[in-house]
Amino acid sequence: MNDDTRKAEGAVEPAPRRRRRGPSPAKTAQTRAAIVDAALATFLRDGFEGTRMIDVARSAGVAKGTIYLYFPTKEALFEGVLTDALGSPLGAIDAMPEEDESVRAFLLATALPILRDLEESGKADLLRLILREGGRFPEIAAAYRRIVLDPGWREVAALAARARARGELRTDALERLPLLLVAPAVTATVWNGLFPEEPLAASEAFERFVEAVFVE
Amino acid sequence: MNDDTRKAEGAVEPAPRRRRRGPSPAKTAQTRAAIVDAALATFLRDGFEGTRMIDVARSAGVAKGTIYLYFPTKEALFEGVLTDALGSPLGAIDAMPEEDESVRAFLLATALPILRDLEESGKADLLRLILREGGRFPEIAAAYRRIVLDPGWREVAALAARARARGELRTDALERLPLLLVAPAVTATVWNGLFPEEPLAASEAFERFVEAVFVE
Amino acid sequence: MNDDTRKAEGAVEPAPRRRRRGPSPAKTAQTRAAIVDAALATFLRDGFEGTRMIDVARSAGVAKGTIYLYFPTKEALFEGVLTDALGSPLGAIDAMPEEDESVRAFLLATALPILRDLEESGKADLLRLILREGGRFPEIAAAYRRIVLDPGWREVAALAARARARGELRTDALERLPLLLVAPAVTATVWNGLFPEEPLAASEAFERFVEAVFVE
Amino acid sequence: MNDDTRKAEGAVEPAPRRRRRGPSPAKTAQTRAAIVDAALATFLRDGFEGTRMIDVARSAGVAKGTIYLYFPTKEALFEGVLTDALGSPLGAIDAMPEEDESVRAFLLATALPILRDLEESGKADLLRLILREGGRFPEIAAAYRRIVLDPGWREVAALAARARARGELRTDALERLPLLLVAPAVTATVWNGLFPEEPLAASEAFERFVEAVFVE
DNA sequence: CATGAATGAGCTTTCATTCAT
DNA sequence: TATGAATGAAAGCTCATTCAT
Repeated sequence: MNDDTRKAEGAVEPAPRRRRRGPSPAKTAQTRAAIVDAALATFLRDGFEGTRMIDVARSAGVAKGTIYLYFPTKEALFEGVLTDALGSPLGAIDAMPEEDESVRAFLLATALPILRDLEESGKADLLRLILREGGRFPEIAAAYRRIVLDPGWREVAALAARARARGELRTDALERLPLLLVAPAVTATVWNGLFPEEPLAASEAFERFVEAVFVE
Repeated sequence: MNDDTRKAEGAVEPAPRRRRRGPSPAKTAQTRAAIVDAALATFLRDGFEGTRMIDVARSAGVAKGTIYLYFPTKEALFEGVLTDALGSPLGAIDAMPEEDESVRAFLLATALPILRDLEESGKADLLRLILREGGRFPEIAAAYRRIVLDPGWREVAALAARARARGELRTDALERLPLLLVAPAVTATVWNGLFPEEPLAASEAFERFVEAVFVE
Repeated sequence: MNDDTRKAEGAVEPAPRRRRRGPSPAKTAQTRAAIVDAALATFLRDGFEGTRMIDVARSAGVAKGTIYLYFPTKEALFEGVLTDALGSPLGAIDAMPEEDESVRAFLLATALPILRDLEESGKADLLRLILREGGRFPEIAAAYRRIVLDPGWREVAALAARARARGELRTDALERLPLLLVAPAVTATVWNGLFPEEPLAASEAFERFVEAVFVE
Repeated sequence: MNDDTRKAEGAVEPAPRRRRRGPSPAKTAQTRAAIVDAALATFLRDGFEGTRMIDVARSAGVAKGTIYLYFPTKEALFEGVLTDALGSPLGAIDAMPEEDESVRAFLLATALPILRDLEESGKADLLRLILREGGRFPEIAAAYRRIVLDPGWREVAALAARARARGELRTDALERLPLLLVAPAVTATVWNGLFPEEPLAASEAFERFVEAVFVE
């Protein structure tokens, strides 16, 4: 609805294209970054409804009105910040197993470190926020799907096909429903949102699942 | 879906213990039930923040103030109503397989019908609501766990042990992490909250999972 | 946009149709009246933009939110209050001259008292407010026209025809453009809005105009 | 419509009194003129409250802050611009009728073209704006009176005296209340502000009025 | 018990004005 | 002189909660 990237490209002052009066682009990018950071943290902590613009402003060290110079509404702030935060396909499983490596071993070697870091890295919070508010923000749900889920599905499907060809899998379940592979980690993450006192390691859930499904 | 007769003990006026002035206990129970039903439906549809007391009141056919005679705050209404609505362990898997029945066959026979009915019955909405708001309402999360999850876990663990003994399972994953069994259905339900345009059948996710994990 | 007359009909408690709980209709009508009165006075004094809801509330002795129980927006309040305030055709010139009375004498006898009272009665303020804001509130302009202007036009046209028949007027100007008859008083009222220090009597402007146009 | 060269004295750089650094006086005058023009158009279109400084700035092609180098506040901008825009006495009736010309003929010949052009020329908008906001800006009302009204009054009074001497007028109404002569056109202009769908020609109102009052 | 008018803190958003550059 | 990012005091409106009837 607004171009939130007005002049943030390059954020680190690549070389001012034209001389201007007034505040430098670097200053602007800094402000924008402060707002985005503060907003992300606040939304992650308090959810959409629970977040008040004044909190974001204070946390970013700017005045209330300043936020509206970068995002026209609270909704736009939410969508802009979250869409930005999506980043890369769940941690970039863009590799493929070696020729003679079992898919099972590859999965454990590749995915476990990412999943172990899930809560620490804040990605778990992001996931939970999207699950909570995604229904009311189709744009965000769609972006999440486009950026994170769909690439992940393709990856999983390819691995699953390879695994079945190698005799590691007995059914085509994972090929037809790649979501199954992430279900354990997702569910563990959801669990952690409900019962933070007794956290469940997403990595462990994933590991047990792989062990149960993939023949060694 | 919920028993609204908590304190009416029989709901149809079994025998007024003492004569009183004013509305009969039955009338009271009726009013309470109307509020609880209306509140549940509204919370399920609009979420906690999205629900306004006046909507509940109108939908229940009572005045705003009346709600406060039964629940002191909106939070209390939410907790009371949701806790009531929890009902039974995910659909009552209180049976056990026949002596010679495979656990796999039993699971499919028992759970699939329930899962097929998940969206229709409204249980999917309930699950999503609890996942969304559970973090801010520990009471509800705890009740859900006590009433639905923990019994389910025990059930699953027992079945898993039996399955492993029968050679249907190769690992003890499900015994140690019973959550794995419901992860596919939970994740599918979460998915349906995000992408209602392209719904995923929880039953199918469960079925594929069982086929992939349980040796026939 | 809302029915602002929800239960104000009868404002003086004609006989409560049905017994109700809660506040009496009389109380309600009283509150509504207080709001309407306060709003009218404030709008008259400060104009639409210059009026703050909190001022109306304080002046009416109610809380801010109370106004919104009766009018959904500031616009609706303005329109509702002003439309209500319009009342009758500029003071009800619903009589006609005696058979042998000159139109000129009739006009002076009938209209002058009303015009002399124009500033005192507050009608001048109302006129000025409508002239100021009418452009942005077509509803109000239209209502003013329907209730005040058009009836007045018809009256004037009839009188002008009679006057011309009697030889009091030399042209059909007033019949074709009845607005001409009120132009002096309107312009004087506008003047008074601009230069309150040197007020001009609308009645005098009218009188001079009649003397100049009507042959004795 | 306004002379934007108030302090540029010649606008095209007549001879810089002293050498200065930075922009030339001509540049300054140009900037000022752009602001004044943009502000006038915007005020005319949106009224005082409806006009935002950013709109004026954008329309003038300058930055918001630049306006404040020329006018300390929005009020000052309004007053400055409007006072500038007043220009000349209602269109310059600075002539007098020929010796043997009737005042009536002179008025129609002189004023009608101006009045026919009233809406097109934007003078009608200016009049309406001053009528609307004049109450809150005494300076503007006073300036309008000084520049436009009072000269007009004197003119009208002189013409009216001449007309009465020639037997064209039967009363001294116009001499004592020159405002009467403009009342039809003013009222028609006000009408056009309220009911733009059914415009009334100020020229026609004036013409009818003259015909009705001036003996041929 | 039930009502619903009344309350007012709290929220988002706007925009005239300032000032570092 | 000129810029435009930043400010923050309002302002309109909402809605959980209260309480006189």
